[in-house]
Amino acid sequence: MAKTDVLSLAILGMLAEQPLHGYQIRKRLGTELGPFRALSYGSLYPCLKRMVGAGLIAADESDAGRVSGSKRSRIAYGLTEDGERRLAEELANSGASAWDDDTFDVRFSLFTKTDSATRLRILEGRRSRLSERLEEVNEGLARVRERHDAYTTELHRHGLERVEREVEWLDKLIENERSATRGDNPSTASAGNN
Amino acid sequence: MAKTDVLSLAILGMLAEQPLHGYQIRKRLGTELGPFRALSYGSLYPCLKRMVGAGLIAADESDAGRVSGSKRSRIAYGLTEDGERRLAEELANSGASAWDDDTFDVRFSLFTKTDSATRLRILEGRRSRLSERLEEVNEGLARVRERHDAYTTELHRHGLERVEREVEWLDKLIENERSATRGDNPSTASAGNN
DNA sequence: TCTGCCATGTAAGCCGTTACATGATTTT
DNA sequence: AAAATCATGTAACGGCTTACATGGCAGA
Repeated sequence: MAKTDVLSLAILGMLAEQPLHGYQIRKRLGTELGPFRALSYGSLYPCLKRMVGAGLIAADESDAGRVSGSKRSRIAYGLTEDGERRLAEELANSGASAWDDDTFDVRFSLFTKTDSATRLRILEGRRSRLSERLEEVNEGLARVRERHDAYTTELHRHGLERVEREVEWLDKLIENERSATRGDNPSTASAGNN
Repeated sequence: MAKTDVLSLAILGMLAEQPLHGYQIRKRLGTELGPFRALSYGSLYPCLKRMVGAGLIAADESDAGRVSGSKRSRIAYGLTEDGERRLAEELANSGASAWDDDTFDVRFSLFTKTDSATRLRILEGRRSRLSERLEEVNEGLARVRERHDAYTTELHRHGLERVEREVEWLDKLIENERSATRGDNPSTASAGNN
C-alpha cells in the first residue's frame, strides 16, 4: 500500500502514454501538465532513480539503433507492470486528500484515465475544501475591513473573488460530470462553451 | 544594504503599526495579511530572533504591570529605529523583484505605507511579469489542445482565465493609481466600487 | 567555431513544516 | 477541575532549488 507522492504520480501518468527521457518529462511537467511549475533536475532525476528502485519504471538505455561508442545519454523510462498496477490503484482511490492545491491539478490532468465515480468524488472533495477556504477568507475580509486600509481590503476582496470563481468552475464541472453519468451523452465530458 | 526576506518584511510592516507578540504576529499573517498561509512557529520564532540579533526589532518582556513571579511568557516585539529605517528603505525600492507571487502580496499589503511612484512601479512590474506568464500558459494551452485531452485542455483553459483576470485586476489598479496622481483626488486611492 | 539546446547527474544549502517540550491564562 | 486557547521555543527532517560537473548534437 506504499504511498505515491505527487511528483511520482505525475510521472507515472505521463509515462503511461509513452516512454520518455527525464529531460522530456521535465519539459512536459512545465507545460502540458497544468500550469505546473517547472521542476529542477535536482528533484527529477533522484525521483526517477527512486522509482526505478521501487520497480515502478524501467530504464531503457538502448535508444533504438545508435552507434554504441561513447555516449551515456538518452535514457528512456517506461512503466513496468508494477508501475501500471500502482497507477491504476492510485487513480482508483481519491484517497489521502486529492484536493490539496498541488495534488488536485495533477489528479485532474489524469481524469481521462480516471473513472467517472472517482472523478466526481475528487471534484466534490475539492469543492468542499474550497468552501472552507471561502469562509476563512470571508472572515479575514471582515476583519480587515474594520482596519480601514483600502489596499489590504482590496487584496482580500480580490482573493475572495478568486476563490469564488474557482468554486463556480468546479460547480460547472460537477454538473457536467453528473449529467454525463445520468444521460448517456457521448463520453466527452468537456466543460462547456470554450 | 543587507537584504530583507519576505517574512521579515511582513513582520516589519506589521510591527510598524503596533508592537505585537509572536503569537499575535502569526495569527495576523494568517488572516489580515492577504490570504497568506499560516506560518508555523518553527519558522516564526527563529526569524524574530534573527531580527532581534540584527537590531531591527526589540523584545519587551515587561508587559505592563504583571506579577513578576515565574512566567517567561508574553514578549512584545516592537520596531527599533534601525527597523523603521530598514522598513522605509525597503518600501522605497521596488527592488529585487517585488513581483514574485509570494512577495507581491506582502508588498501590496503595505501599500498605504508606500509612496505613489513605488506603488505604480510595483503594479507595473507585476503586470509585465503576468504578461510573460500569459504567453507561456497560452503556448501550453495550444500544445495541449493538439493532444485532444478534454480535461487537460480544460485545466489549461481555466489556468489561462485565472491569469487573465489577474491582469485585468492589475489594469484597474494601475488606472486608479494614475488618475489619483494626475487629478488631485483625495488621497484615498481605493480600487473601485465595493 | 561558437552558440544554444539536448541530456544526465551530484552536492550543498535554503526554507519551511512537523513533532516535541513546556507552561500560563481563560473559559466552561 | 478540565478543556481550550494563549504563548514560547527547539530539533529533526523533507522537498526543492541552485550551483556545479559533464558531454553530445545541430545549426548560424
